[in-house]
Amino acid sequence: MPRTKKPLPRPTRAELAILRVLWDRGPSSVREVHEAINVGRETGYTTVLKTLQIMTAKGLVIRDDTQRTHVFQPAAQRSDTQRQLVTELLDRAFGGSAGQLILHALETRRASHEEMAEIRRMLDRAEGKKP
Amino acid sequence: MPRTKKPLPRPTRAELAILRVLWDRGPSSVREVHEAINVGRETGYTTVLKTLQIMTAKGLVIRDDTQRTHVFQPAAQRSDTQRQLVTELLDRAFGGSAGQLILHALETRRASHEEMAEIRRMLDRAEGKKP
DNA sequence: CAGTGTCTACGAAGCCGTTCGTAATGTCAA
DNA sequence: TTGACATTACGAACGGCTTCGTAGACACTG
Repeated sequence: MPRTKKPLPRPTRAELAILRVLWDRGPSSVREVHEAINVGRETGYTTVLKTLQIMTAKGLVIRDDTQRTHVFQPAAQRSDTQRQLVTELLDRAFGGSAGQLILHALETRRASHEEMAEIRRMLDRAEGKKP
Repeated sequence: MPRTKKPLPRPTRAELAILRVLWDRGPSSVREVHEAINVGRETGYTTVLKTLQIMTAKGLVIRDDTQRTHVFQPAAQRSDTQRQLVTELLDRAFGGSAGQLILHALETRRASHEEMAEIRRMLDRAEGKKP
């Protein structure tokens, strides 16, 4: 047994912002993350560094420190983290019912045509199969 | 001008739990909220009281203190708060695109038939109108 | 009135997240 | 080697959230 399943903690706001950079850019140094984040934000370099150190301790990111400049990458896939966050919001604010959440999301923002088609397919699968 | 628009702050975890009780039960005393929350939880009476006092200061709830036992009610509708939370999650984790969030929600939880029908209607409205 | 119970008010502690200043370490060029 | 620069490590401060203990105000009963 090389590894017991340990669920990753829910990333905080600042941590999620960093994860999004890593998901978009791929493995990155502190400097690269810092520059990517400071488009519109205003955060110090050591703040990003410190947060990445904390995230490493939490297991949210994986650090390659074989070179002097460490390189970080996400420990979880974007979609898994998204699922985690959706599940949490569902429980905390929607009593676990997905329908209301989806309606609000559709109301608020537009989805792409491909996404809408995909949503219809999922609705068909969930509803149409056994009427 | 009796009142300038001041957007309510996003409720925290404990605050949201209390709001859900108030939305479900209607105007309630501290004791009623406390009893409703302590199904499965274990929170002290004064903890609930203190949180409600803070929520009053924030404007999240409205307090009727004409009687000795104060009565609290939500300042915002459930649906407005839900929309606020969905919007926030959309921006923080989904780059503002509703489609991915909806797909995750559909994957994770089942929606009711009425809700699914409503979702289809919204998809029709959003997609069919301008092909 | 005295006692008992309920309620609100207040302060403080503990934890977590965020931020940053400073120190220590490593790198490279002149 | 020395100096300049980049990078990591560490500690501390600050604020927000959550929790609760204690005190004070009020009400009712006998």
